[in-house]
Amino acid sequence: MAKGLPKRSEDYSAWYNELVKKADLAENSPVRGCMVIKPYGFAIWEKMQQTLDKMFKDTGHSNAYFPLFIPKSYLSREADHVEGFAKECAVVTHYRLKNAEDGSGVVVDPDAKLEEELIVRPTSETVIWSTYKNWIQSHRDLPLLLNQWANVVRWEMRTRLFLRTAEFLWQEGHTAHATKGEAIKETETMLHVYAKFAEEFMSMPVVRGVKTESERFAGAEETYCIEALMQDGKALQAGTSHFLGQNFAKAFDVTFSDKNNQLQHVWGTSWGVSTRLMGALIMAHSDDEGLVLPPKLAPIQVVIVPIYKGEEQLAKISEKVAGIKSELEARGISVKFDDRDTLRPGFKFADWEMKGVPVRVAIGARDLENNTVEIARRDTKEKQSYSLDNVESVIADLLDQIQENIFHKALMFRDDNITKVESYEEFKEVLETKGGFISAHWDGTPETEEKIQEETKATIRCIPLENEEEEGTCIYSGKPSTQRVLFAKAY
RNA sequence: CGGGGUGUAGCGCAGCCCGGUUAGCGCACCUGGUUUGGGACCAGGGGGUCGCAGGUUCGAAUCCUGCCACCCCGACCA
Repeated sequence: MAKGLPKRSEDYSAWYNELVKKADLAENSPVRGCMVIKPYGFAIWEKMQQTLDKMFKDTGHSNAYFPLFIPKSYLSREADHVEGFAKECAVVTHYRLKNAEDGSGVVVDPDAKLEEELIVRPTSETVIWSTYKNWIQSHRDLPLLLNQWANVVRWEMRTRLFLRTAEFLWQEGHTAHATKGEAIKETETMLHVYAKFAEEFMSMPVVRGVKTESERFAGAEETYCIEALMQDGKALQAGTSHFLGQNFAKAFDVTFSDKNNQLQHVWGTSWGVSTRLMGALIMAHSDDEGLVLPPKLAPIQVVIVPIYKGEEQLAKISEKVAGIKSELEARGISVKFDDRDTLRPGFKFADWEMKGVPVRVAIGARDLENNTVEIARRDTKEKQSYSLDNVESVIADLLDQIQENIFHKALMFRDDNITKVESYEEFKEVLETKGGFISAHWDGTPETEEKIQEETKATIRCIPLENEEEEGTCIYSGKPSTQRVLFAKAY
């Protein structure tokens, strides 16, 4: 089972990989680039799903499901879109296998070749817009606000558990609107839903911003994003919300009659977050002892470890624990009583720490005598004895404190790692020594952005929404600039 | 697709340079016992076509040739 982790500060990448495995979240599958999400990891994802799903419904959306396969021709309808995705698509060419004549196993039946190849969806804009064409005729059909929970496949060359896998789970919202303004408003609304989720539930501060032209989603007019900072100083794009303009409506001929009986193309948006959020969650809070989960997303919020000698003591402790457990559960707190009798307490402590359970309660014979329990919090690793009398409210408060504390800690770290620079020299220096976000003036051209990326590997993560106008000169070209943008090395 | 590396038990590795009995270690696993307030200990046990194919040799995990797979670093990306 779980045993030591590499030091986070020494080899971040090794630390991350080991943590994912030892916290029992996921592992590599036999298929290259794909991932097996294990029950504990999936339980965290399910908490994320439930929370997000409710937020989507609260903002007027419904769920639906569209097919996994996309006819190849659909993908070529929107020029920018195909440009952006074609290179990394998995393609289905046949529909049948047969036994090899030499008995060596099964082979693809050459007679079963598809007339038109099918693409395994890398994203669903094309199937969905071709369906929307049939669903939308009138302004009365709008807005159409749908979301789907699905898997998608992008044949990435290099993969990392949760952060980049060939197949990943996500949610993709696709909406159609009568006006440009309404579509932009939707794009912004969903960006703020994501930001709220990241900050309130994941305890992970994010910068809300828009992408530059070169980082924009293929086929979008504007890409809004939330960007988070990981503990190694690299940025992670945690969610995107795209204003699609009328691009897909035009490509798929989706029109409606407006109130004046004028035929118009509809305005679209799409937005998504993926299992990559799991990677973000891990890298935002975890330490050398393992995962640190925000209480609101922890599948197990409280674990109770009995410390006993013999059956009799265990029976007494179990009785006491049953009371505590049911009272906590009545408050909506999820509790695990770890009474596995083949493992020692020390092992269990380490194991649950690795898994990031926010609060641990230890109760032994000594506690029964004194009417106490020992409570340990995962975020600070502080341990303290409490009277059993009001233990439920102590724990409930503690969970709130932990949620708040890890957000605060991550926020301090993030803010300490946004550095303003005035020159390219300073830019490179900060990038090398400190990392994090670098706030700098940029002349607004893709050429400069590309040069900087080539020379330093840093990209423009976003132009923050709350940016102040500020006269300055581009750190690279020296041309005039009106605002700062955020650069960083990114995942 | 370029550059580097690794394939030996479920996992992590040693052995290979310099060929030689039944291929070894740690973890995990099984059995029994003692333990249990921070990752237990003792004893016993099971598990391997040494990545694949060919070659050299009396003899190959070890030497040679070819192939395959995977990992890391780049280009691509949520």
